[in-house]
Amino acid sequence: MASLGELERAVMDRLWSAGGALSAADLRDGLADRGLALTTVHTVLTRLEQKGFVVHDEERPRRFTARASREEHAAELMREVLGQAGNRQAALARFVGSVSADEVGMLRQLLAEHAGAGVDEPPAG
Amino acid sequence: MASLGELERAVMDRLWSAGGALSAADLRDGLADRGLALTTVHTVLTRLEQKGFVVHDEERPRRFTARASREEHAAELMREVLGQAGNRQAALARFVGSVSADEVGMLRQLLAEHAGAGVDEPPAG
DNA sequence: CCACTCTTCTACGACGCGTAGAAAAATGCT
DNA sequence: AGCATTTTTCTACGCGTCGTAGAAGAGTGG
Repeated sequence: MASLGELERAVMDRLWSAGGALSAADLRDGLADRGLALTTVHTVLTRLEQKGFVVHDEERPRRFTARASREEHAAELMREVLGQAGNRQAALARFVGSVSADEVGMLRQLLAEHAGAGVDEPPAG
Repeated sequence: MASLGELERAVMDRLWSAGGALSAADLRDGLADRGLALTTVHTVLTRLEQKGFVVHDEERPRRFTARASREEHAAELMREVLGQAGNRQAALARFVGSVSADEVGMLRQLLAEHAGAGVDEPPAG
């Protein structure tokens, strides 16, 4: 997955926070502290769209939306990183062993709720 | 955390697979298909060291080692990504909901084993 | 048709990365 | 010690990406 530059990230943050479609002008105003030209925002949006992080509304063509929520995006990245780890079990072990107790609790709860396929099966070789 | 370029990644892969310290010449030979000059490998190693992914042996100064194992590295990245997600619980939920059944099984087992342990990390290899 | 807005095209400077030559420093052989 | 070989450092170039934006084309309201 392509990664994000500084401004690209800032734009994505705005789009994620907005929770809906935004126009380039909206973005420029939201990022007013940067004093960006409208075309700059457009360029960034176009690049973001090429990279697949943003889609523009079919109905209202001047509106852009994040393709995935901030959390979906994070989950995708986490999966991608895990996929690159040679030994996924070892990587997950390191991960579980290093996140906060808080997050371990969240994981426990999520796994309990997740009960579906192979609930209490030990992982097959 | 800085990200890795194509060759940087290949070098890290070699270092991870080697499981021990390698010299620049070793790396060049291992990557012989690329036909790299020794200095190229050195430059990459130096940049990798600046980024903190590689350390060179104090005793034998021509030997380089990956600072963290492939799996530790993956776990670090996963933590970093999780940290950037606004709502960690939602991000973890997406993650758990999207990994394979295999991996869910691994997580269950790891969390079970993790039960007694506090927030201590396992000793790094 | 005009003024204004939105979009597309093009470009430039900075920086990262792949790449490596030149030179300096270390090592080793005789 | 002196010379050859290896190792390390310094410097640099070309290309792609990213932040940045002007110019121009296209659409819209009056």
